[in-house]
Amino acid sequence: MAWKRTHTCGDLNIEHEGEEVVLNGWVDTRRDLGGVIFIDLRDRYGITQIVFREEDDELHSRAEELRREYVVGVKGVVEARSDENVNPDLQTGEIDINVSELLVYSEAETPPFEIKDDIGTSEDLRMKYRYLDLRRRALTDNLMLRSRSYQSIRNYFHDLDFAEVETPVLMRSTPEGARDYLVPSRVNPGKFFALPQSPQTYKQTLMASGFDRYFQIVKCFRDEDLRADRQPEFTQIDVEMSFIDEEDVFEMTEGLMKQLFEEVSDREVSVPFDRMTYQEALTTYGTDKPDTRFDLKFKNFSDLVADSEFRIFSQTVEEGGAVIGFNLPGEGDMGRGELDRLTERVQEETGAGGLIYIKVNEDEIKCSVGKFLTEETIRQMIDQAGAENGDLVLILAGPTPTVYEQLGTLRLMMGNDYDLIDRDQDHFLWVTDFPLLEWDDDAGRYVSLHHPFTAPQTRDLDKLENKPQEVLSRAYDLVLNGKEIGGGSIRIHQADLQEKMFDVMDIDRGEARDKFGFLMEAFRYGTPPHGGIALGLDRIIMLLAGADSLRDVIAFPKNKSAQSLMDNAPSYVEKDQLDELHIDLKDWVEKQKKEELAESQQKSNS
RNA sequence: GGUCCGGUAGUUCAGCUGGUUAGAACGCCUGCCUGUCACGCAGGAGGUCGCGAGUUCGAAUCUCGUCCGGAUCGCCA
Repeated sequence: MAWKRTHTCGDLNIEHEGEEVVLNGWVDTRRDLGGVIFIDLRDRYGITQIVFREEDDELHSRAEELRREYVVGVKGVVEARSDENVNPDLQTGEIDINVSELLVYSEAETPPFEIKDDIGTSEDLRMKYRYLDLRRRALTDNLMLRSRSYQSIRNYFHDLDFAEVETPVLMRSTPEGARDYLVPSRVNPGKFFALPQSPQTYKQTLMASGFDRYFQIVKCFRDEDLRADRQPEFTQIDVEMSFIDEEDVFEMTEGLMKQLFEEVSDREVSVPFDRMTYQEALTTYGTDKPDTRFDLKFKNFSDLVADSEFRIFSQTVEEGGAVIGFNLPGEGDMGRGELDRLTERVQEETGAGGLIYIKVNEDEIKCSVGKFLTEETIRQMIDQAGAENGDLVLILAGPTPTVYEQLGTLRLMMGNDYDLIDRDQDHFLWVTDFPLLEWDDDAGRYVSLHHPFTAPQTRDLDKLENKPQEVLSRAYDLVLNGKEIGGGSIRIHQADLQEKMFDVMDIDRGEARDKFGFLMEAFRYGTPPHGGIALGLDRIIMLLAGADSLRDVIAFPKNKSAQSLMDNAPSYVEKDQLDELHIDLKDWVEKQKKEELAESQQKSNS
C-alpha cells in the first residue's frame, strides 16, 4: 500500500517550510556521514534531499540499509537549509525533508550502469535496460518535452479548425518508395497488409470526402537501413488542406513551428522562413538541405578555367562538369601537412579525385596547381571567390551534380572543424522547385523524386511528355539547421493528369489502376485542389531537445539492426502461428531458427 | 551488401615492438565519520582479455576464421 504523496520531488521550496509532507521516489545518491544520512530522492519531476538524523535510532539504522534505486516513501517536515548549505544547482536546494517515517516499497539490485547523465555506456546496454536508461534526467526531460509538444501541436490545429482523423495502420502495399513492412492476413491466405510509409493516399481521399483541413500525429514505417537520424518506425505530423496553394501550406507550417518552439522551449522563431530553390541549394551549398547557419557559399570557376592549361580543369568543363569552390576565411596559413591530410580526407569521405587550393597571403599567393595556371587566372579565381589576404580557397573539379555534393560535404566538414556554425540560431528554410522526376538507371524509367501524386508546375505541363526531366514540381521541403524536417507538395487532383503521370513514369495503366485505383476513382467524383505536408516529429523533438540521436527522444527505439534489445523483437514465432498464416520458411531460415533456439535453450539450462 | 574502427572487471578505458601475479577511474561490499550534495577517509571483493584455431618455450598482445557492436557509403518516393 503506497502512501499518498503530498508533493513531487521537484515541488518543494522555502515557501513550504514547516509543512508535514509525504514524498515518493527513487533513491538517487546517498551520502552517509555517520550521524546523519543525506539521500537525494528522485522522481521525474526533480530531486529533493531527505535527511535522517541519529536521534531516532531505529529509523536511522533502517536508513543505513537504503541503496541506490530503492523505491521509498517518506513522511517528514520541510526544513529550511542554513545559508551555507543551500544548493543553488537544485530546484529544491533551499530545503531538506527531516524524515520521521520511512517506507521501503521496493529494493533494487545494483543497476548495470549508473543512473546519471554523462555516462559513456554503450547504447546496446542502455537499450537492453531501457527502463533504467529512461530514469536518467536527460531522457526523462526529452520525453517530457515530447509530451508537451503533442499538446502544443494539437492545440494549434484544433484552434485552426483542423479535423484530427486516424487512418489505418493496416493498408495495402504500394509500389514506389521505401520497402514496406508486411503483415500476413490469416483470413486471406497469401495476401499481405503493409504498414504505412505515410498515410498519403488516405489523407488525399479525405480531401475528396470534404475534410478540407486534416491533421494527424501518426506512426509511419519504412523497412530500410537505419541511421542515427532514421528509425524504422517514426512519427509524422501529417497535414492536408483543400482549396489552397503553396503559400497556405507555408503559412500554416510557419505558424505551427513558431507556436511549438516558443511554447515548449525558449527558442524564438521568426517568420516567414527563408526560401531557396532546389537549383540554388544544390549549386550554392551542394545539398537539398543546406545548413544556412554559416556561409562558405560555392563559387563557380568553370568559365574562368575552361581554356586553362590544367587538363583536369579544361577537360572537366569540356565534359560538362564544373570547377567550383569556396573561400575559407582566415585559414590561408594552413600548412602543407594539414592540407595533405585534408586532401586525403576529402578523397576518402567524398570520393572526389583531389583537392585544389589557393592560399591567399599578403607576401605570397600559393596555388597547389599554380604551375599550370596563369597568374591572371589565379587572380581572377581569388576575386571570384571573394577571398582576401589570409584566406584559403578550396576547389573541386568533377562531373555535375556529383561535384556539388562533394563540395557540400567538404563545406560541412569545414563548418564543423572551424566552428563556423552559430549553434544558438535556428535557421528554417523552405526549399522549393524540385525536379518532378529523376531517371532511375536500375529501373530504366523515370521515378518520382517526391511521390507520384505531386503536381507538376503549371508552366511545365507541356514539357511533361517530351522533356520530363526538365519539369519542376510543386513540392517543397522544410529544412532546419541543415536537417530535413518535413516535406510536402500540392497534389494532382485530376484523374487524367494523374494517369498521364503514370504514363511518363512507365507505370502501365493496369498496374496503376490496380494499386491506386481507389484514389484515381475518387478524383472522378469531385475532388478539390489540395496539398499538404508531413513533418518529422522525432527529428523536430531531437532538434528542440538538442539531442544527437533520434533514439534519445523515442521511448523505446530500435537499434541499428532494427531490433528492440529490451524485449528481443523481432523474434521467431511458433510453427502453429506460421501455419495459420499459410507461411513456410525457406530451408536455410528454418535451419538457422533451429540452431538459434537450441543455443538459447542451452544457455537457459546452464 | 561494401569500407573503416572496435570487443580487456558491473561501467568507461589503459595495457607499446609477445615475457613475473592483467591495471586505473567510477560503481559495488565492509568499517569510521553530525551538514553532505561527484561527501571524505581506511580496507576489500570483482576478469574464460568476445569465441575458435594457428605461430611460439611463452599470446590480452602476432596471423587466420567467426560472432557481436559502432561509423560511413549503398538504400531511405
